[in-house]
Amino acid sequence: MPKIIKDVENTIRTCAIELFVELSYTNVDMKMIAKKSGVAVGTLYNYYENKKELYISILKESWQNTFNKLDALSELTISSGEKLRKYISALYEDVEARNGLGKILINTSVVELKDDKEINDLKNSLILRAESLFNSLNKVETLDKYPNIDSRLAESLLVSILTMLEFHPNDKEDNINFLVEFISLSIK
Amino acid sequence: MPKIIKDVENTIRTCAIELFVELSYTNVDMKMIAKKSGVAVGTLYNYYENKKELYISILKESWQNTFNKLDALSELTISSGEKLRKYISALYEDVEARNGLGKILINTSVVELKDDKEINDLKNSLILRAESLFNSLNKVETLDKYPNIDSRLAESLLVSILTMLEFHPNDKEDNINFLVEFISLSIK
Amino acid sequence: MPKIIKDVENTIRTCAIELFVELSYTNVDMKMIAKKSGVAVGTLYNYYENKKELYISILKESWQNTFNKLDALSELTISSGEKLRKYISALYEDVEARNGLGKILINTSVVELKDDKEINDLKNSLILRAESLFNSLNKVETLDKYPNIDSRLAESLLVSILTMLEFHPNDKEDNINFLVEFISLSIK
Amino acid sequence: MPKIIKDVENTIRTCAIELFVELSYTNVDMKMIAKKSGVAVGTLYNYYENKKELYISILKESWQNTFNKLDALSELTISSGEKLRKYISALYEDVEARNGLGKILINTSVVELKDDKEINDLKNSLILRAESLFNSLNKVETLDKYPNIDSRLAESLLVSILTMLEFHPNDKEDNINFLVEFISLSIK
DNA sequence: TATGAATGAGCCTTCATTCAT
DNA sequence: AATGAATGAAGGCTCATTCAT
Repeated sequence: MPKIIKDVENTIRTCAIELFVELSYTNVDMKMIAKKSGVAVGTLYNYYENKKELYISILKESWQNTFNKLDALSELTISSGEKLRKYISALYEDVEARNGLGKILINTSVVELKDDKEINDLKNSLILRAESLFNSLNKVETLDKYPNIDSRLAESLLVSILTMLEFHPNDKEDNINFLVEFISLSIK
Repeated sequence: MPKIIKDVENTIRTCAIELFVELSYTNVDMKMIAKKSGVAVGTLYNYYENKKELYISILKESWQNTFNKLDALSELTISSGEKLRKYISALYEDVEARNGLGKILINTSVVELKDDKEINDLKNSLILRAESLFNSLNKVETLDKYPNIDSRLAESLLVSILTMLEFHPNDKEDNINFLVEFISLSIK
Repeated sequence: MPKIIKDVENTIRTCAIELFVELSYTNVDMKMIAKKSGVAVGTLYNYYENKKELYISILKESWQNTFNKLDALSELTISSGEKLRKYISALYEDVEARNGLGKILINTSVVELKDDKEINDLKNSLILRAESLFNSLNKVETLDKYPNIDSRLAESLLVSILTMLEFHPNDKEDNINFLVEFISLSIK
Repeated sequence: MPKIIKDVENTIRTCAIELFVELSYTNVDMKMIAKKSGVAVGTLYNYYENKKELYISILKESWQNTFNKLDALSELTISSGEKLRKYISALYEDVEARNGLGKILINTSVVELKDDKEINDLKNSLILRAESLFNSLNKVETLDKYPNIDSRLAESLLVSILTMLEFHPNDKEDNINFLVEFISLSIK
């Protein structure tokens, strides 16, 4: 007795995100996703080849949203200080909303996912964006001499965002302000 | 059939570390550890109550080593700049040597470990140490007004170390130099 | 690879009963039940949470059948002598049919099951029924003065049934006759 | 560094009995016995071939004690009523003292032990003794016509003793009195 | 296309027994 | 004779995936 489900795929994605965010990849099983989505386990496999595919697909979409926002910000012609703040805020809020999904960036402890090309592409995409932000800014001299300085700053910024969220989850404003000021120190 | 094995516990620990570093907690199983150690599975359980105990025991010892080094550095009466550099270098090298084991700090997605008291104590110990370093330094004014500024700087430093290692694993010198200069920007 | 199997649950129950009867709880393992049932181990866990659940479920159903028969007998308006005989016969036959499953009554040396509420409820249910039979009969004076006389008689009857089955498994008629006469001695 | 232990074997036996009585065969492991006895596991195997041997050896000795008492009672020239009472009391008390060890009689759910010759010999020895008691007594006519009447009475008596102990562990006096009167009903 | 029962390899853990010391 | 670490088969249970309906 197949249920008539509107937008099955959408439902699945929404439910899966919630579960992955809350419990992380390893601790979510297909039965959970099926149950929460109101579909049968088999149905999940009509839409995705396997658990990994489902996860990556969600991950990609989720980050793509963020990428779009960041790209829009890049276009803006505003002061570098303001751009930095907007960038950090946007990132912070998106990572906050997707919680665990963001951690993939700095930690892929799941062997199955560790060497996955798509996930690494995602990582690189994100870093590249942050990098190009720094690229458009003038770094202070003490830093500017180091190779890959933009990457390094980009990477540090990203993990610091994650960390502020992890350790001070309820101090959004302070977190963002701190990050802005902290990172600004490296900008001329 | 019982073999007599020299230094079993040490062998087990060494092999287990290597595996946990390479594959993380979830992806290592007791059979693997036994095989790599050249002992029977049951033998592991002569030394550790269960997998979690073994893991935590290794983790603790590993970090304790680092803590001892950092504590020794704290005692030194040297300039703040130099202390910062020594601190960062020491941390960098230890984390590098233990690779993945350090990630526990910013990511414990393994449900079994997430709420473990001993692991959280470890986290806090590390952060506290980095924090007290910053506590003894004068922060620039733009940062000093934020609450928990020492924690925030400590946390950012720690994850940045991990990140440099992750993304530029072969540029140790540059990584350390960058980290020192970058963090120094926040110090008066 | 999934087979579609008719009446899986029934098959499982039937096979499990046979095994539990023959080998008792401890000596039956899930693999055995699966094999005998012609299903995979995982399938057992689709029907029962764990081994204990499966066992108790079977035990309950098995005894419930007996309880129903005994309750029907209770309603009958026949002479006490006849009622006693019918009661004993019914019990004897049911216990005979389920063999070892009956032993739970007087022996639960399996730590896992010893303090299980459901099993104790079952025990009490059975004893209560036998007790209420004796309650409706007049005991000889020499016995009537002892406290809990109905319980004691009920318990003795029940274990004697088990014992006749254990030691004289092929003498059903004699066993029942003996039990009836033996117990009748306590009735006025 | 072998410890000097006096009467090692005795210590082992005493400790093992206590454990078997409390926890039953399956739930006692060799390590427990060794620990409680203050010897190494290997030492147990110097005295007994394996767990089963140890168990049976203890069981035999324990019952032999009882057998001796019963045999002594048999020699007594006292009234049948008194003999019955003494017999029941002696059995009751010994079974009470050895608790679980007595259950072997009516239930051997451990596959390993079920078909063991020595255990069955023990069973038969006990029943034979009780049987010969009844043999020397005159049964009431209603029972006397059944085959194996002495065995049946003996078996019923034995399990009733166990059952009284199981269900009314704190009513020793009532239990014995009830058993005496109950069994006496079958005696002319 | 949706269903969900069936699958079974794989994981953690236990424990009777062995044997080098 | 005593030791106790080492052994490894075995058991309970999980979960990604399959496929008959």
